[in-house]
Amino acid sequence: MNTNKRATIKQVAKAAGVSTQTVSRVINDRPDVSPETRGRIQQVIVELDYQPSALARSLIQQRSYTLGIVTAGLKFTGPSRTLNGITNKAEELGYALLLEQMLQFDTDPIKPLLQNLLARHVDGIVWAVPEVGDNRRWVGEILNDVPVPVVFLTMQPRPGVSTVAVDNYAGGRLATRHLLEQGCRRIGHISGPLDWWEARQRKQAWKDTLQEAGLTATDKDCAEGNWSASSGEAAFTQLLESYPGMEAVFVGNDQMALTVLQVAHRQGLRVPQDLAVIGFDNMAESAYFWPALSTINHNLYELGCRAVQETVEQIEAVHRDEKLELQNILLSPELIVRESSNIRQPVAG
Amino acid sequence: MNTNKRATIKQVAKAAGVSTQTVSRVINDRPDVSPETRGRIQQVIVELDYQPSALARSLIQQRSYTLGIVTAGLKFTGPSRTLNGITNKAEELGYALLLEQMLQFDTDPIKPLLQNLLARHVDGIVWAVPEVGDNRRWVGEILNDVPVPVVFLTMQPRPGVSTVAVDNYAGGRLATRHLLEQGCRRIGHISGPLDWWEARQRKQAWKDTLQEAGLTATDKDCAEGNWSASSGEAAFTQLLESYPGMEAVFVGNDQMALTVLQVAHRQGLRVPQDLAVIGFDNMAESAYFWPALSTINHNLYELGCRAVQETVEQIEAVHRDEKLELQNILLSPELIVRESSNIRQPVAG
DNA sequence: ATATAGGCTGTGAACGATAACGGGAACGAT
DNA sequence: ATCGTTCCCGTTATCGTTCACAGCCTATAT
Repeated sequence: MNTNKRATIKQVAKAAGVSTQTVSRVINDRPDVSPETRGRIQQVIVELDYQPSALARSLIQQRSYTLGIVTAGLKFTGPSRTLNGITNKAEELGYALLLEQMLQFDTDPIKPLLQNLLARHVDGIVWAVPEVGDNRRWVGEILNDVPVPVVFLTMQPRPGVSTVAVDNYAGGRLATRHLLEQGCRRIGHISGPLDWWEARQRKQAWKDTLQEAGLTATDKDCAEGNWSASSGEAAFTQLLESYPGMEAVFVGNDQMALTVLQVAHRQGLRVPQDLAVIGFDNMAESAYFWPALSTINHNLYELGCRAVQETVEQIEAVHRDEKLELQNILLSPELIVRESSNIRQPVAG
Repeated sequence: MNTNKRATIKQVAKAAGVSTQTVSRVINDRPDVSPETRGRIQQVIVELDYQPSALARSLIQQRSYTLGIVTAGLKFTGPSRTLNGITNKAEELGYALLLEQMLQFDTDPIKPLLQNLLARHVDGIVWAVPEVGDNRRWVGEILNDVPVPVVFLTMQPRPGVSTVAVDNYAGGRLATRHLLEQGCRRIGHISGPLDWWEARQRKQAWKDTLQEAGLTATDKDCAEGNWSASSGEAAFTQLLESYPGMEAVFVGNDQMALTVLQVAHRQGLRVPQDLAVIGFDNMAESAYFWPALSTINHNLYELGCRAVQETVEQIEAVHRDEKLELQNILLSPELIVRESSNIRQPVAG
């Protein structure tokens, strides 16, 4: 570590024998500087290893080229896949990221988080926290006071708010219809925690799809987990009792599905012959479960990219004094068939 | 969104009929303000919803209360567990985080990353990128020019540099000794990519432990994967051929171990009776593999916490003009025995 | 010779805050 | 009456940069 401070524009100006304004013109690639002067200044810049201060720039230009990211549940695989997309897209567009994490999904106070970001003059905010309970209550109240664009991830589309989300309902339909096409009729469901919007969407899709097929789907054919592998055990055990003769189960995520596979194996149920299983999320390992897990793939990386892109577009619209067009973007998930649900035909490849 | 800009200290001063200095004294809880004046100003602050600009403060105080975090491989489970610890500890200590991601572990240029962070006046940097290939070459060259403390994660301890890492060598010994204690003698290893420092440490521990027990461990008893579940298949298949009679295998991480379990199952090998398996990392799902996977647990969350703590301590030492004490911190991993390696006695609980 | 334009450079203010200092009023002590 | 304190508040400079404007010099047009 070198405790010498970094060079400033003044030092460069002095060393080159010009005013700071001229140096500023050079580092911003503006005209009105003679070639000789420009060359001399560039040389001094290299010698002093000068780098303009983004802080001072932000202050005078009223623009920081920084986005605030609010995330939650980084220990889960989903949020970090999203964050991965966010960081890459932000770097591509030349924005830096200020990262904050909510410890609780639904009870953490919102104001201090927002004020922290605004105090640092972020140009826009990506709210990458899933909708849980009434943790969107503040949107109506506080959002009007926020002076920069905010884009919400994984939230039920609302008018007047910009959202980007995976179409969980469509994913739930894909999964359920696939099980129907495999010839299953008695199809159970293990949901995520039902105060999560995503969990409700997946469950509703399961219910609707079965009813459209003339089948019933009652709450006794469904159990609730909390997304974790460990919670899958209790949920599945309960479901085995409350839904005798169950031929297939659509599990709310791959972690819980992993546990279902393990418990089924212990109980002597063959997958997929005795019980077809499909998960949701397509986590990296699910192709190597035993048997390989069918699942619904959604592109969380792209989710992050789209969110950043949308935020930056809004920022630039504001700077051009245009009116904002708030969109509700829905990304389509896709079905991935592997062994755990493949009763009829062999998997290609 | 409200396009009105945020209130400034000047507006507060004007509305309260005082100078900006007096307002500054109030928001910084300093004495030398009469109770009446203080009250009046506080009221105005609430009315205007005033919040001091952290940007302007950083500029004048030459201190931003912001850390730069450089991460890599967010799509893997390890880095995000670490990041989780980093965000929580930073929030606790009152620091904001500027996040950057390296796309490649070993080839991305370092300078622009650093300059980006320094241009934004971070007070310190946490380099949360694993040591791969010669991606630490720059430490000797560039580090001397960096004007703020840098703490490196997951790096081979070096004098003159601050590091925090998990003791992978100790973990590898724990795993190998455990297999020996289970009565296994012919113990193979599937390593991570050997340009990773962590992979080399784990492999070396396996080798040393076997040799101390009077056994041999040659390169033919070992195969190399790339950490991913899919890479485990080729590595394990190769190892089955090159190491006939193998009784146990220590796999470099849980993802690859998952694949080993699957392939063993397909080949009719019973785990642990025919082949004992132990992984490394203790990912959240490994307790629900079939059979439940023995593994080495390390606390990446704490790794992140310690790194932030160390960085902040160094920052404060610099501000007190003290000399820096650079430490090399090693965290001890622990053995977790589950079914996949448990030949002799039943698991407790 | 004068006006006009264009190329190049510098000056002062501003962004939003704090540091350092100065100074008036009120008070008791000498 | 003078001095020194203490309390309270304001003025000026500063952090590192850019913006708006002014000014000088040279070259070309009238």
